[in-house]
Amino acid sequence: MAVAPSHRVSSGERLNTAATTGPLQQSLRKKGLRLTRQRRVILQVMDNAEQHLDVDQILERAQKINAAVHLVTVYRTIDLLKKHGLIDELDLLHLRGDRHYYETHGPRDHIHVACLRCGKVREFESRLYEQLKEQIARDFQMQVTVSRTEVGGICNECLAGESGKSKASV
Amino acid sequence: MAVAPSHRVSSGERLNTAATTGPLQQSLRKKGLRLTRQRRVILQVMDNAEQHLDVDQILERAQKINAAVHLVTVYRTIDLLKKHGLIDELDLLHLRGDRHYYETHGPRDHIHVACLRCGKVREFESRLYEQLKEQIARDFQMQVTVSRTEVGGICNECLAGESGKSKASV
DNA sequence: ATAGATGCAAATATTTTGCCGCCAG
DNA sequence: CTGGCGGCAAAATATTTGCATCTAT
Repeated sequence: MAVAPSHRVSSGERLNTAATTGPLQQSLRKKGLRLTRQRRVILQVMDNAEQHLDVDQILERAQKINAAVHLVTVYRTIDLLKKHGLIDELDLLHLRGDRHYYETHGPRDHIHVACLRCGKVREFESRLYEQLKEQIARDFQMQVTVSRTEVGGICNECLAGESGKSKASV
Repeated sequence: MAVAPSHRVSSGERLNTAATTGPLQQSLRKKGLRLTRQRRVILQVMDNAEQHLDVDQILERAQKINAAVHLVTVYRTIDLLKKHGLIDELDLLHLRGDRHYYETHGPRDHIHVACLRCGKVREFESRLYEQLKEQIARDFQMQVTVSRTEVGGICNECLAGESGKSKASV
């Protein structure tokens, strides 16, 4: 079943203070990493994001909270979070250029399912996926620490829309 | 004298002619696409590749067959093949920069399993993976036309190598 | 003959780095 | 106080595009 990105609460009006709470901030603190003003803002953005964001979107949202956040800092913070396994990086099959997308690493991995026509991206969780990763871990005797699965096709709305079949070029 | 890329077809002196056979060439011909000298060379490289190649590797191998192949043409041909679903594009979790890797699209999808430490990449096929894609197709009522699964961890050799446990960053 | 392909240079897009002043701990 | 962090500009990497020329069909 398709899982909606339900989680990730958007806290009310904390637009200028960058709350000191939030899962990501707590994780950073626990790891003894420095919590600067900019990082707090970026973490807040990530925590509140209802879906994957690209670097420019992160920057844009961060600057709405505090204009003194620089693109380079977004990159560096993203890197930090990636290194510590706190966020996941996606390509979404390069639907729109070669940029990357980021989202907080939740408790369960999910698959991203993208429509190659309209670009809509949905998330999908499955026990099969967990089993698959276990199988890989067993067969290769390796700890699987990151995994990314992206699937593309033409979604049912788009299929309906084109009724009279035409050559569906990518 | 350019040394042929070892493996498979080592047809003696065909270094300048680029054989007219090969699955990819036949596919292009069947689709009515123009088969230029450069395309033939690039298709030959892809057909003979024993593993995924990045754009520079494709160029390098192509130029050994026929020096008159330009990087831009590699990009354009790759694009063409991608559009027609004849090759797959990988990121390999961005182990080394943000470049892309390409391989001919075989009959069965496979998963790429990469060691984040040593960079070795292995392939993995599984019925579970096929089932997973079927599940997605069913649940979302969509035709899945492309899929990419990349998994990372520390391989057993690397784990053995570091015996005295250290903090495995990244 | 002619639509489409290639080469070359230059433009884009995306991400990283060097250096220095600044701030969190 | 001090070492890591952020800002800025510039570099590096990766890919795309405009245009004139060439070529496969």
